[in-house]
Amino acid sequence: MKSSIDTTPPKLPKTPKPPKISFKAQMLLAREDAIVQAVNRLLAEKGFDAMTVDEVAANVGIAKASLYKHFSSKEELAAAAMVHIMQRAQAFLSSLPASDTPIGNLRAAARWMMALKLAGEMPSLPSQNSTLRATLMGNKAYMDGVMDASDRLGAWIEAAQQNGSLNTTLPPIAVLYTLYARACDPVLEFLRLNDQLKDDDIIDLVLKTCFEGLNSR
Amino acid sequence: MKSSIDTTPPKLPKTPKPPKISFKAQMLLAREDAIVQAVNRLLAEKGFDAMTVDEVAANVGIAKASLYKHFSSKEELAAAAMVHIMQRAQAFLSSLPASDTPIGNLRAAARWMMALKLAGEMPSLPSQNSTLRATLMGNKAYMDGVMDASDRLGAWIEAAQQNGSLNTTLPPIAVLYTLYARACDPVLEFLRLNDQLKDDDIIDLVLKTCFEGLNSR
DNA sequence: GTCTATAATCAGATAGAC
DNA sequence: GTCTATCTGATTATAGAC
Repeated sequence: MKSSIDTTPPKLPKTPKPPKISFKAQMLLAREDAIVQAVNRLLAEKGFDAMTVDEVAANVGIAKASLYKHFSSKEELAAAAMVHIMQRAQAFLSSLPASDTPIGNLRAAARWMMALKLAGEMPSLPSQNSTLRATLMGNKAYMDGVMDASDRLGAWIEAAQQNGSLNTTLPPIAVLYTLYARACDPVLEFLRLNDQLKDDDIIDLVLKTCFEGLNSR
Repeated sequence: MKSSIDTTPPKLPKTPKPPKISFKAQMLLAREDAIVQAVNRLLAEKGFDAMTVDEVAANVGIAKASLYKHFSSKEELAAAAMVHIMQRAQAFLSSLPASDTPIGNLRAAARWMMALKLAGEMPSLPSQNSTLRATLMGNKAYMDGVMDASDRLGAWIEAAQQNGSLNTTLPPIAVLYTLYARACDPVLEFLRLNDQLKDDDIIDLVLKTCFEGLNSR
């Protein structure tokens, strides 16, 4: 079963490793970043089911087979996009000034998610697809990102409840889920379609509804 | 093309038309109702994209080709399920006692939608699918149902704002969309997965979050 | 690693006998 | 109207040359 052709690369004299490999790796990462950006946009536009791998390849400008050299399945493509958005989330949360109040940080986080959604940069995945869920659960980078974000938000939630700014009768986990749900709130699109509100006004409106409630105060 | 066997029913003396035709029509409607129920359940379980026409046929217990004698496309199947759920919604809204307050009726409507979702009886459709949207928009029964429900809810929203129980700084359309969004709120499923809350407690929690807001009062 | 070409599968829809 | 069998097209994934 051994090939008769020697595929061993010729031993080169002495250029140890860092520069050349780093350059090639950078090219690779740049291309993969382009792929992830295309996937992210398509996931935001059409969702996972409607997005096709052909579309992704066409958007990136490479052949479909080349995509599969970088990512082994459509699910892996989606997972890469989710890892990317979680990294952006972590960066944003880190950028929030420690001087702000816990409730202020929570509002800022919700606002950030909604702005991303309205900007068409928030990937949306079906929560029922089991093979997709399995891929995500098995992706350490993604799970770490979720954990990290949840820890930060969870700390603010507890602090906000302790200083009396957040409703103390709500379990922290319910508050956390309610905030996460702003990333896929259909009210955002509906308001954009039916009203002639500007995006910032839509966000203000939904943010007010979320934090102040429908009831009169 | 005429069959050699006479399948014409023997002319009976004098029973003009209603009973026999009505019987056949009733059989037809009964079968179509079975189809709609299967579609409704599958749409609630897996969503439109993941639901296959083969599954629907298998659930009903008929051949796929027979399905297409009743409904001309997968989109029409989904539309029939939506018409059905809108009829249930109209029936529920009509059943609300006129003695209750407007805000009480709005809360009851939100509660009803969430209960249906947790019971696996609320069909969920992708809001981006354009051909599906076109089918729904072209379905008079569905559109009439949406209009009717929106009119009823809209009247309560206005009344609740006038009597000071509902936040008057929110546009009525935003309130309406916020209520509708409870029918597909992912927080419901998430709470069911992570907490060991009973369904009724989950509904109370989300209802409180929706009407009272995250902020402390 | 990138490409073209193709395999393999699956799902929506239809043909035609009964 | 219901069935079996099939068509058609779309989509995920891969083979193999360069």
